[in-house]
Amino acid sequence: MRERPSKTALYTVDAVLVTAMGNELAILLVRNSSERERWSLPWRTPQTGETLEAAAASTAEEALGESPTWMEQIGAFGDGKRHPSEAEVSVAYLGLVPHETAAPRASYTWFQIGDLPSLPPRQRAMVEGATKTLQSSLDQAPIAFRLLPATFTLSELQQMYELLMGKRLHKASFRRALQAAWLVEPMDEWRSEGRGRPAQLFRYLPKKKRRPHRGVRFDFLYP
Amino acid sequence: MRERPSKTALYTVDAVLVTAMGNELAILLVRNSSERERWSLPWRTPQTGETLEAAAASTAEEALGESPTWMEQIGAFGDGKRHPSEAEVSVAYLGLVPHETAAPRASYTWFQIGDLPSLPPRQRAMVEGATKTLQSSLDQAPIAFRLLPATFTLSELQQMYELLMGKRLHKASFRRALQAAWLVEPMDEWRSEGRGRPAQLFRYLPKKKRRPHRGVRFDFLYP
DNA sequence: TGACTTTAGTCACACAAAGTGACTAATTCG
DNA sequence: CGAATTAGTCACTTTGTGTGACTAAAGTCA
Repeated sequence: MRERPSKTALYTVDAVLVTAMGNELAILLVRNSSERERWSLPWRTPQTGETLEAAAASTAEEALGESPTWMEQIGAFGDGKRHPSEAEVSVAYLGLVPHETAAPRASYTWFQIGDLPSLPPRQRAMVEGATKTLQSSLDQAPIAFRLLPATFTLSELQQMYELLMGKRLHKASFRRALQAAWLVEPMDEWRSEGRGRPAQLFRYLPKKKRRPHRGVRFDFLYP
Repeated sequence: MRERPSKTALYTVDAVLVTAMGNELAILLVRNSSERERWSLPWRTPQTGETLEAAAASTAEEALGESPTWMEQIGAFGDGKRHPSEAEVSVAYLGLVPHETAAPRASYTWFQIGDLPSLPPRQRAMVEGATKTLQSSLDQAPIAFRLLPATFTLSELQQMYELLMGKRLHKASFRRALQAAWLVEPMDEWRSEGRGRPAQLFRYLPKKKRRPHRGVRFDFLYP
């Protein structure tokens, strides 16, 4: 992967793999094969005929042994910033992985997002792009659900949203909104987590609903 | 632009230039130089050292003689679908242009989005990506304002939102939301449009405001 | 065992935001 | 002049959100 191809490839596909670790998001980095103390995002130069998405999925599988529960293109990054390869352009993909099932292969490690090592400039831009995409997709796509295992308690779901939104949420409001959206289905299972009353388990199972029939929203400040 | 380079370029930059024409969005296409009855999006293969954004801006200027009022990357498109060039990957940019100042050069023409000619498959995907980006950025970025001239009436603004959202809006609600967002500033000018009371002119001038302090929104249906 | 702590889950009320129709204002047309 | 047309505002209703207090079911510890 990291050896230089004989005819220089003009683009790469890079994966920003994200999971929730402790109370923060974490990103998967791979140790540089030549300079062992340096790190970079997992990447590859796609085979001819391979789609971009397939290349990103392969990159993720090579790192984790399994596919992310969610993949989405972040965009193309060029703009002269340096990259481990000599490619002029890199296409970045965001991949989400529940932390429970995320066992990285050797030389891959999760880094909490507040504690990342120095990265090549273009990849640093990709990480920023990934967090931005994450924020803006948060209420358009089931991001939080894809970071959780298949069954979860509503408290876990709320904590995941709190992590992603970076603020505390009120339990009653959260559950009221969740009910209105018809996104989860209760299981006939409960989980007792040490103290306190056991919590019912739920799974993500969106039912058809009428799209909220709102007017305009002006949710931007500047430009 | 459309001649095949000696060493095949591996990627192109394509521009989806959008304006509001009549009661519909329109996209700028260029007549194919070899097959005169076929059309495609404006594109170019970037010079070495040129940033992606700069390449997209040049492409737009070449077509319109001026820069779009808004540019945003849509993403990278590959996936084996055919493109006028032989590039494996194309990076698409969305560009917005107020219709008043949009005078296309020769061999460029606006096509209403419901009435597009057949396009190369990859470019068709870009157009779909552009409309999707447009929808999702609508309440995150001043899309509507960038499709209007610098000064406009509130009715024009509302009509633009109605066009973009594909539904009628109630005047009072629209203005109430607009006021709350502190996005426009009234001018000391009025415009009389034939019949009826003259309308005051406004310009886009966002003032700092507190971000609406909402909780979660679950605005998605399926995955 | 029984009081206390802890977490889950719900309720009800206050308040804010959005939908809506009816109103006033200023102009053109005949 | 009055009718028609477009701009702009108001007040009322309906819906959604923030919030604290409540009940429920478990563990802990004397």
